[in-house]
Amino acid sequence: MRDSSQETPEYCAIETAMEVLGGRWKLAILKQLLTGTLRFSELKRALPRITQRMLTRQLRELEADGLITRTVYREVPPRVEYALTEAGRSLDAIADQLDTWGRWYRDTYRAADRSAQEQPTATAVGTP
Amino acid sequence: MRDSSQETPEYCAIETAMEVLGGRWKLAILKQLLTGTLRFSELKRALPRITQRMLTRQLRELEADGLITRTVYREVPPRVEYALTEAGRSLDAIADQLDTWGRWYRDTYRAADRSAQEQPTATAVGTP
DNA sequence: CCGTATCCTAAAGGATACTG
DNA sequence: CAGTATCCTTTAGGATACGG
Repeated sequence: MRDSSQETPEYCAIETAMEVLGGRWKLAILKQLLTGTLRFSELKRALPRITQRMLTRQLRELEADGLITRTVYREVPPRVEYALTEAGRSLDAIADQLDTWGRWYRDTYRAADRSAQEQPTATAVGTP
Repeated sequence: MRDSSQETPEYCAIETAMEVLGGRWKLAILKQLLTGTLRFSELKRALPRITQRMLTRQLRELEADGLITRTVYREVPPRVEYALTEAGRSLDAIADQLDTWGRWYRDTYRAADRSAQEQPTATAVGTP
């Protein structure tokens, strides 16, 4: 028999993580909520480029995945507040590091475009 | 994805990061390469569910984004080796934490399905 | 061995208008 | 305020076949 060190069930859990966190906005939304509870309009303002429809959808998915809670206050005008669950908060460090890395990457490879990369010119910026 | 047209200044750099790292396979590939240089067929074997076409494409994008290098040895049969650049290696910690988180998430919310979540039932598992 | 070339489906994402 | 409802375009992702 073979040594079981190569048994696939031990899949790269990153795939799982990306299934939940993938998409353009999920982590950006979570990052906003790390600062505390926010209502829909506040999130919308914090992420100006997201459309209302996408914000709604991503919030619902995050809720379904157990990363955020949604609380509706039946007032006039209506108020809906979003907050992180424990699972959502557990992404704190990761979101922070991704943010840092993204900033570093953007500064280093300023042409985030898929066509302007002949020479690194200088990796002398130092990696995070 | 991959817009970068509207460079709003103090933006959530996570969006940038996700433009580069998003997609189902990018981080999984990077994680494999963290163990060292690998050739195409080795990567394919390490990620059985990826198709040849997708592997090729993702590798090319990672290369274009400056995260990996591609070295062709013109032999018979051909040999192509992939390795991380400094920028790619700088994702070490993040990839590791995402993997850990993904495993934890999968164990906790075993129904990774988007329909079996009424109540957290118990957040008593403890977060990473 | 390491890819391209086609062709295709499904999902992500978006613009705009309307509503309780 | 916080959404739905439509309709539409763009990517992601994949099956399969062929090529240097």
